[in-house]
Amino acid sequence: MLILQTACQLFSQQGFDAVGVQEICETAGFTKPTLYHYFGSKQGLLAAIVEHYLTPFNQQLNSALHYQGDVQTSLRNIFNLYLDFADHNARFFRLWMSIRLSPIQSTTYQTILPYTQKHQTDLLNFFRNVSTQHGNLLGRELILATSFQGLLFTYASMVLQGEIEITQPRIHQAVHQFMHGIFS
Amino acid sequence: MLILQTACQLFSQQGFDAVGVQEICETAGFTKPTLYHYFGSKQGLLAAIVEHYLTPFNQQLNSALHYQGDVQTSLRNIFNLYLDFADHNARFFRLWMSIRLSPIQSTTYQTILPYTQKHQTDLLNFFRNVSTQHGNLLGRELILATSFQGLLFTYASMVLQGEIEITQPRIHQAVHQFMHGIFS
DNA sequence: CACATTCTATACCGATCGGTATAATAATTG
DNA sequence: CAATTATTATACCGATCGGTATAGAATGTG
Repeated sequence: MLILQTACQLFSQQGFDAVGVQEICETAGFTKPTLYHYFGSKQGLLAAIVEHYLTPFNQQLNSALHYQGDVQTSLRNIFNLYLDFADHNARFFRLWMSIRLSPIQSTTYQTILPYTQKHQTDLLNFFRNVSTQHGNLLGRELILATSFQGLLFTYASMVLQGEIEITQPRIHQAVHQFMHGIFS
Repeated sequence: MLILQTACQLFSQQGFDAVGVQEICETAGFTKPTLYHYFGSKQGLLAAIVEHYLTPFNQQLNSALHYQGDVQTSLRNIFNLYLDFADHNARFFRLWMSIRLSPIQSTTYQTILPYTQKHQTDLLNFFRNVSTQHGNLLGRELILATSFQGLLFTYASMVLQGEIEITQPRIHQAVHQFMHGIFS
């Protein structure tokens, strides 16, 4: 939908609060009642954007996180999925990154909270599964999930800024480095 | 100064745009002309906050980044400095994190830009110095600086959420893991 | 005391914010 | 064709936004 793309672009460029509803409508060639007919509120518009991009992504991630004995392969799959998603949905990913560490009380943060929570939970469960077969990881599941997620966003941010290319050797190296920290 | 702390707290809780100048003044017990007498604008207030916290921190960081042959010691010093700073200035650090990945065009991002740029530059120069003595790092200085910075913020975020404690073994482990990725 | 300067409060400004009442139009349905 | 429903535009709403003109109070200085 055109209006979703337009709003996503403006939000990612200027920030959610800095973009007026008026500006979105003018840019997309609509008027305000149209927007409010479909989305109900400015928050609803953001929610629709997030839902549109993050629901399919979370599903893909969910299947990639299915642990089947080979940690390294799973982590590489997640890495690929993440960087490809950031690369192909650059505008939305920038918006996501800008909201992800917003104040907890802010309305934007509350909007994306359910999605990021599922995200974090899935990753945590993955490392819990891994730790059942690698006992030396016990008790470190949370820190592993969090730091791996941080690594993903760091690399995705570099991809978005054109500082690195997505290559398998690079992903292999990043995962290998992380793995060493796990099992040592 | 009371007004700086008050504004810092409100900004970190609700976000810069969501807090009105009125609200800051009422909370701190001042009126608007007082605020505008000292800081000139809402932006100026944010700039004063950032300057107040980040200037001394950047100086500390600068001395910790002085490379003297032992990479691991330097990285551990930086790690300690970072986590202590986040721990002792939790409110400001939350504000900083929320702005750090904001849209480039947003005024808040532009305000902190000079500080974070110096930050990134110092870290990059450090790894450049290191690479003169460890040739296998050549060409990877940027990715090392960025991913190490990401690691710092990830751990600082966990400290702020009370998920981990700042202990020397933990810092040692984090640095050691990163180091392995460097030299392998 | 007189005077100059710094600081602070009352009251107000235009602009813009998110959101809506009303009604005309377009599209569906009988 | 008639009638109902879904969609869109004009014009407007109260509230709040960041910022300020004016003047009174406080403070320091000769």
